[in-house]
Amino acid sequence: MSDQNADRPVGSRGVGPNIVAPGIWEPLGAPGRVLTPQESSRLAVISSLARFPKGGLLYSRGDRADAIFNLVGGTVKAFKTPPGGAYHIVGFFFADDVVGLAANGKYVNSAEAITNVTAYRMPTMALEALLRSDPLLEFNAICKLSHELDEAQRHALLLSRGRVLSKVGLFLQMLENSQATRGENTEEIYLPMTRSDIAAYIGASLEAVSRSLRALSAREVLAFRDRHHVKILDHARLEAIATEYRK
Amino acid sequence: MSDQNADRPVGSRGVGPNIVAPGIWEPLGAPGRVLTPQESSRLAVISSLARFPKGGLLYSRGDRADAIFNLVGGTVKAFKTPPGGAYHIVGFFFADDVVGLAANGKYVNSAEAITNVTAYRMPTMALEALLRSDPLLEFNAICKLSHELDEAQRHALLLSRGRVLSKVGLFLQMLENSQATRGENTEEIYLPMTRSDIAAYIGASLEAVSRSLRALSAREVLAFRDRHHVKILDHARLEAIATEYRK
DNA sequence: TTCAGACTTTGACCGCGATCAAGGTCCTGT
DNA sequence: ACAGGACCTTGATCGCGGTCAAAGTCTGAA
Repeated sequence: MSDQNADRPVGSRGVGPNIVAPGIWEPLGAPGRVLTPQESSRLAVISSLARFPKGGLLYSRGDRADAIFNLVGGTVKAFKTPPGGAYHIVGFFFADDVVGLAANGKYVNSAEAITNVTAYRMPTMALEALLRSDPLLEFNAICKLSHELDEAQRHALLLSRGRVLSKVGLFLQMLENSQATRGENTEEIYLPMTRSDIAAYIGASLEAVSRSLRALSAREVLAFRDRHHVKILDHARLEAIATEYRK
Repeated sequence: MSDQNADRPVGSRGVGPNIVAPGIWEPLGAPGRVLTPQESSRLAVISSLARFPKGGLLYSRGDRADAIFNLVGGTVKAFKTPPGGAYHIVGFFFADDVVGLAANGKYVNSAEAITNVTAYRMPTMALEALLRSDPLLEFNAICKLSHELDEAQRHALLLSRGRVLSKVGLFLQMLENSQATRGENTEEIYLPMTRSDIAAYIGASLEAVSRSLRALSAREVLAFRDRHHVKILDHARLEAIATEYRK
């Protein structure tokens, strides 16, 4: 599966002394920088389990940011609705991802459950206090944020792509990657979001997304089991499609 | 390029996601959260002044990230060159911005001086050590990073816009904003970057950028003094253009 | 000052994908 | 099981903007 995007350091498995991957408390991907059980439990102590039904809002943009959420199960989309009526999805989040980042004490975007969701909710006050008292924990948070930032830039790259077909290809690779780093089976890719959501994420119309998906299916690069489950038949071809950027 | 005034406004904003890390000198996201002179001096102690000529590279993607840079004067662009030959600019940075984001110990993008640049260079090793020993400093870094993330999402929003005209309008507003928060005069907007750079940032062709700029000029929304200096004549109209997103 | 190279502007062409529209499929609640 | 709504597919049309091309302008070095 190749790195979908050469901007990602090749051989990430590596030794870098830095940065972690998803989830503050259970950094998958980053051998070395792991929280001690003690630290994890300190986090657990200020957390409470919360459930959201499909379609439920975790928080809205502009609200006082009084908690952040560590997803346990389900899928969440974070979005913005700029003036003018546009609707833009800034990210999809899965188990072990953390959502609810804020600036100036307010959430900078809104988050909605795409499927039923369970998550640990931790009050920012308690979290802040905890962070201040634990430099290592704080450092992990910084690593996590850097990673997010890198991710955001990758998203921007996706948006700047030319053809919709490329974007869709890249998107699928991202999902596959995401599943892989979460340790899930990548035989089949799970698409909990609607075509419309995908469109709002990659910057295209839902019709164009639909057409692209079907085109890939017709060319036998993909095979759909149903609307929300795809198998990648030809990784090489998908890679080629995703990286050709001509408009 | 200028003079740096000794006392700076709270809050410096770059256009685009500011890469990295510890934005230290002035934590923007948190009004009131300012470093003590003592802390500033501790940072100063590990810094050294560096100069880069126009066109010079501060660092390249993939290099071992052994320092981050706090800009004093001049303009820097951070970019990625994904496979396929595309070229995408991730952000523009000005005085007081910090560049040099890394993941896994390597820079995730490259940075080039658009004008002559002077910057404080801080070795990451020393910085890390400092952060670990100073929770407040670390906390400030987190605030800064959150803000950067927000900024990155705003960039993504810009890229997802429909019309090129809107993107250009939005870009100009961002620049104006950036100048304003930096405490500079906003009578006139300074565009140190080339049309081609703007295009690579907003996701369009340089010709389209050129045309949009001229169109705005023709409609008397803008007035160019020369290629790199514009005045916004009609803010309301620019706003309207920037927020209309139909494609 | 002059010249070369880099940057910008302008023009013409045309294809991709947004939009509008309509029909089909899935899924949820009753 | 059924109905209604949400979601998806497919078709047709059309304009924005990417691409190619060429001329104009600015800048820096000699």
